[in-house]
Amino acid sequence: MTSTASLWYFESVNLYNVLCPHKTKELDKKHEFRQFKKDQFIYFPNDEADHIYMVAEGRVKIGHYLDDGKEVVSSILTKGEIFGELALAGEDKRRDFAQVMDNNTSICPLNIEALKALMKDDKELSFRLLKLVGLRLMRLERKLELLVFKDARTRIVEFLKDSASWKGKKVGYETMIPTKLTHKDIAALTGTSRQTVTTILNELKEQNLIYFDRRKILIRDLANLQ
Amino acid sequence: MTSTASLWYFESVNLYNVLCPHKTKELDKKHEFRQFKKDQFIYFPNDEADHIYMVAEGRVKIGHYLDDGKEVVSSILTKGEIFGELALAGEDKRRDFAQVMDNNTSICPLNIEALKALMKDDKELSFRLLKLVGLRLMRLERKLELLVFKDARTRIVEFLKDSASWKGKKVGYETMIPTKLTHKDIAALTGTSRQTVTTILNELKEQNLIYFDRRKILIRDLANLQ
DNA sequence: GCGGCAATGTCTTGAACCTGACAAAAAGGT
DNA sequence: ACCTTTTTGTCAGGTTCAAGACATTGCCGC
Repeated sequence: MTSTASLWYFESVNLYNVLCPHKTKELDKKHEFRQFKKDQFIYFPNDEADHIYMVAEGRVKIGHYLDDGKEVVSSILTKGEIFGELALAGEDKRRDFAQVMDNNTSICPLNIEALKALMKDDKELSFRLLKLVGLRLMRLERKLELLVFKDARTRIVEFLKDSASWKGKKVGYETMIPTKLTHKDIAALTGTSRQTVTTILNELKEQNLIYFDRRKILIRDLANLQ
Repeated sequence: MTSTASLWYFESVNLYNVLCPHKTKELDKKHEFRQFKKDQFIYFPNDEADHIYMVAEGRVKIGHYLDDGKEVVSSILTKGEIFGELALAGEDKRRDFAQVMDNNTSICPLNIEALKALMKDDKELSFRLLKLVGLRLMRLERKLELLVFKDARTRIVEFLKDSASWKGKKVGYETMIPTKLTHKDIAALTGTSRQTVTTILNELKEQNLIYFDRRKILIRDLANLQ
């Protein structure tokens, strides 16, 4: 039972790590942060895909709607994470939406053309961007496997483990995950129903494997959670 | 009920379209085709990821094994299609396997380092490779959505439609898909069980929407299949 | 043409989990 | 502090499909 510890619910590539340090200064001039309020959309499906974005503050939900109106959430991004990077890879119109989840969310947009211009000067940048998209692809493959071939409990447990190693703070054996995600959010991320998330989380609490309230999830022993 | 006609079960990017036409000649010197027999592996998980490959003849199955030994098939590739391109995007060890499905399968390997060297000279090549990986990402997103949010019948029908538009030959209203895929193969590709595939295909045959035998699948009216 | 093996067809059973319904609790605004 | 809305908890009912078992059919090598 070897499980590779890779993350997929949360994204982890910082835009500044992708862009050359010495180029960053140059780009900083263009860094105009846009402010959003809760529930505002950054882009809709079919919008022109001409920017990639980094979250400077707050949370952003990426997803799209099925034919029947049901919302599918691909990921929920927080500070330092980037999105919309498919615009780099030839996507002309958005296929998904990006919606702000908190008030006072601050987003840094970066023009694709500007980035492409940088790529011409900077060969290394091309590799980094290729890696960025490749990393996203690998994560998606893991997500696919979990969502399709594992049962609801495993999906939720894996979600907790991913959250823990990515957002958690370790205190002794315990890992504290501060989160404002509702059970509905977790359901959307794990491809389960709201009720199932509630039930399974309470089962885990019952077994004393985790504790949670509306602000945090506490994992008793990350290594033994499964 | 608008369904975007994008393909995901089968891959569609020809390596020669990615590589500059004038570079192709240069690369041709290095084009040494490797021959494989049925069931041989091209690479295993944890192998060094130092090549990308193109199928020149025959079929190749890409997949991996779950902890419980179950085989997951990501895709089945035929002539002209490429695989292993995650090596370009920073994958150092293979996470999946590539297995040959037919005798007399011919594969053209291309060294990653050679390709990276080409990228330095050729800025456009970087964009093309970025697009290549981006396209794969978009397809995978569609696949994820279908597998997670649609029922077995829809998944199988979508599979048929994809196969038809990608591999099918149109004859009047009818579309003929020559295929050697077994119901087990289709089950693995659609994330269903072998029995379910058999049953649903027979239901579709019953409703006169398709006909099939062990060599082909015939779709009566592609536009009306759903 | 024959034997063996893989693929297909068809049932039955049961588990997983979605859905809808409703109550209780918490959060948030004014 | 009060009212409204959101979130959480719990249950019953029903659907979907995977899995196992077994018969039948078709393919392939000899």
